[in-house]
Amino acid sequence: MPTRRAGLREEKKQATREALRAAALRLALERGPDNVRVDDIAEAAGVSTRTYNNYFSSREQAIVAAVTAERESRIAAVVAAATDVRLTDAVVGAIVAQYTNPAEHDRAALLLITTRPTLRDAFVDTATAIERPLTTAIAGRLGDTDERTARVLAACVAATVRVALEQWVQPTAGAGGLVVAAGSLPDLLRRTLAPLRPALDAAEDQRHQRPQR
Amino acid sequence: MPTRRAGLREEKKQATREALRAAALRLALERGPDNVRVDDIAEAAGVSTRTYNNYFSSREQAIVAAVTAERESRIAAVVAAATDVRLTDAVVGAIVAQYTNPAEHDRAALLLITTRPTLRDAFVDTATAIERPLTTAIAGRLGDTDERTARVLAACVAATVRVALEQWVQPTAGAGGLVVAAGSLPDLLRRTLAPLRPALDAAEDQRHQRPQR
DNA sequence: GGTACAAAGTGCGCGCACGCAAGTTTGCGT
DNA sequence: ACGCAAACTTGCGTGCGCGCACTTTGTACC
Repeated sequence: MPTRRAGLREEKKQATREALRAAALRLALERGPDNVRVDDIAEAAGVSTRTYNNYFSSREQAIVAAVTAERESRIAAVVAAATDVRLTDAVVGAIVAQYTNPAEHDRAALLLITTRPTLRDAFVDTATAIERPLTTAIAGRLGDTDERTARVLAACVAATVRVALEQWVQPTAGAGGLVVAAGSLPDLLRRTLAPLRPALDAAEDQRHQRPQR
Repeated sequence: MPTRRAGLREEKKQATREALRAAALRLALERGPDNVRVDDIAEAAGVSTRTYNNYFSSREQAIVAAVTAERESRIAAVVAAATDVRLTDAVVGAIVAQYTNPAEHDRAALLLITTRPTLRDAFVDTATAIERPLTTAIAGRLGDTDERTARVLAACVAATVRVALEQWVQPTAGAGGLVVAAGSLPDLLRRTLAPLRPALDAAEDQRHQRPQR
């Protein structure tokens, strides 16, 4: 039978993952991201190159992960827990909260990421990671009657967050119109997520119309 | 001044692109996708390997492109043209129409794609390609007053289509519940897009409330 | 016609992602 | 305490994506 709960195993895994994250970011900051070979990261973390690739499927991913951390699962947890407010507000609130950096780990890291195009892309792509955990969280609130709806809404939220992040990291010397000053990320997230609210509300209301399947 | 309209140039470009698509698919069908090297595709299309990589950034992309073709831009065109129906219906209709394969180019190709995991992923990812053209189409209908809303909606539509395609290509021996028989893709698309309708409707209605900025 | 410039094609070289088949560690059953 | 199976790591080999510098091809302007 496959081992279900393994303590030390999982612990070690997270340790090396963390070590890799940290090493990647540190080296990238020290020498600039173009002067960091994958071998260096692996070596700094004390594992083989091959093992490194078992954890991250690209160099950028490792660097960005140091800043992203476990943001996704925390968002999902908050959404699942905040049953006292509407689904819409729970989702928006959770996302805004998690992307509001109280004492941003490393402003230098953010600067680095937003500068280099490939890192920007990797950073923006992290938004898609919230899709899976968010699906289960939303499904729980909707009562699992319609798994598909939950998946769709989660995917849309993830896509929207991605749009917001894209806009946030842009230098954007816009063409004709006045370029909106970047402003704070929380505000941007709220405004970007706004068009999605009707869909979330509708899904939640429908759930009440037919509580049991 | 940079040349704006170039005839022969663009023509040749599309020709080689098409040649690469065709070669990729043909070879993949003949020998199985694992026995096709990028060099083979390039050679069959009569260009260098490097040029091949100027058109497609992965082997899978080239193979899948043969079936996907220019689906995205056609969707956008239909959405922009169908001003006599509501935005929601225009979008859903256009997508369903373009994904309804009247005489599917190659059933063998589809079989191949849905079989191999890496090809499945590449196929599913093509859905994201509709985002950009769809953004401009929706923005045109909403009156460009809110570019951001258009981007968000387009991103959500793309994400939702991706979810639908994911579900469609799954063998899905589900765990507990009864496994939904795959059914026809058009139906699946309609049902998957359904939860998104409120958001599209709301955006369109708001446009009427404040025609000018 | 010729000329000057941008855009597409090409060869080279370098890391990098990942499949595979070992070797090593962890944890469970008895 | 012992052994075994699953999980994790590692080295090797291969193909691939792409930056760079250079050549070729199409286009515009004279």
